[in-house]
Amino acid sequence: MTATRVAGKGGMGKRRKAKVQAVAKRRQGLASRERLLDAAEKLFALYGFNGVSVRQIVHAAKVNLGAVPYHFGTKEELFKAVIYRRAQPLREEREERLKKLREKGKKPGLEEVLWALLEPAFRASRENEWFRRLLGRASMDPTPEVKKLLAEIYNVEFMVVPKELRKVNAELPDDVFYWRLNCFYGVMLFVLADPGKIQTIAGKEFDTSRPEVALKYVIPFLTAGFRSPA
Amino acid sequence: MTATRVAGKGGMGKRRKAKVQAVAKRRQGLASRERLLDAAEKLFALYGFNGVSVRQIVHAAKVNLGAVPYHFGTKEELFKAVIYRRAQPLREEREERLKKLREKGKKPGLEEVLWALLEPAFRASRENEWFRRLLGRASMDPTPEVKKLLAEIYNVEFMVVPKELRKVNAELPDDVFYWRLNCFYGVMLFVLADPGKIQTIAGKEFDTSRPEVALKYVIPFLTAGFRSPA
DNA sequence: ACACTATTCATACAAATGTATGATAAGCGT
DNA sequence: ACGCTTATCATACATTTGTATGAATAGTGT
Repeated sequence: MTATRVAGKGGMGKRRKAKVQAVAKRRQGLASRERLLDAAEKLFALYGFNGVSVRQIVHAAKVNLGAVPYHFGTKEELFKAVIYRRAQPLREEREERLKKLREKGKKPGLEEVLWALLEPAFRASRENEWFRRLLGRASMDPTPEVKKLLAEIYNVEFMVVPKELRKVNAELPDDVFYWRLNCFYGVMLFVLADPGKIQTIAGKEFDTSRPEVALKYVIPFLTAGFRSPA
Repeated sequence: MTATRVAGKGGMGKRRKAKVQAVAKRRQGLASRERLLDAAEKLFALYGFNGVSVRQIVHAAKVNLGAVPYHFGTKEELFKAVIYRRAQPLREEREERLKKLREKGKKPGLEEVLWALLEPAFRASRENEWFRRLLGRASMDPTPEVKKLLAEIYNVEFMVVPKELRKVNAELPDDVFYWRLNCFYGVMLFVLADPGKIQTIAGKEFDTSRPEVALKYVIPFLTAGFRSPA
């Protein structure tokens, strides 16, 4: 295969794995690809997977329409690429924090674990605020494709979350724990999905720029929830 | 105007208001309209506003394509109709519960208020389980049309929620209260949107058929969250 | 400078979309 | 039984959708 563009139907993903990654940096090319990812990230976050057309994305990215089939094959693959670009670094950071926590000697408490789990996601992507919103949104997207993809991602990247939380809630019976975990996800995703929502709800200004602020309020709420008598 | 079908562009909504409502019952007609609402309710709940086409809806409803322009004018109006059909009875039930609570004499507590606010929504629509999922989903839908509509609905139908919760959290400073209210919404909508999610999260079977069960777990979590030291 | 690959572009296309419409049928009051 | 409104139907239409492709350009190793 000369393998210039995405082959047939599902042949994507192999091509360029080695090549492009190796070469990516010394080229000034691939600007389209990167710009596409950025634009798609933002638009998907704002309007959802089905709420944006490929044409809107290429327009925002100032890139040709053909760039999408070329670089990603399908809209769905583009979406995946958007998520995966950030998901891995996110997991790494989360795990590093957990490691640090364990190294501190005594067994970490619920509050510390919550902090370690949430902070990276809340601060996700220094470069770009849109990813955290996308993550929240996508997690509640009812579309089957999106659900499937997200399940995939959660299995790979987020398995540590329930595992670590279980450790610091060892005394809870299974059913109680999982219901509280469910509540935890609800809070996390809601705040991730729309950091500005609180302003709408409250009808006044809030500092939503710094993620630590949100965590300052959210973590005590969650801690108390987990700690409440069964 | 002979006013048989939706006029021009935005003339809908007036026609039939008096007429149809008065006649609706003694006719066996309007079956299409009702079936459309049911099918749309379910499909919107499952796949979101942008995730379903009008054709999918009319097919599920076993109704002609033209019935949508005829009865509702646009897809968006259909969506509104789906929501409004249930939203009002929902509010009424919520308010009745609150009234009963106040009549009991002593000032109602946080837990009782939570119960009164949540139970109607969790049990929303005896006839049809889909509405509660739709309500949850729609509340997180990023699409501007849906957001606008939901804001509208919340202002009319849900204003009582923050008001009542504020009463039983009078001691909290504004910022703390609103952040906790935010968390509350997150939990509520998440559980409403996908009652079966907990099974995915836990990886095992849960009883998700009876809303009281969910509330048994969720309300203590929320109560503790609101009650946690600021 | 040359061969070659990687990328970008303008354009095409079939499928799906929301909406509109004229013809037809059904239901009601009289 | 008739007239009139309400409802249903088959069908049409202009857009928008995702994806594909061949030609043109830019970049790289030699």
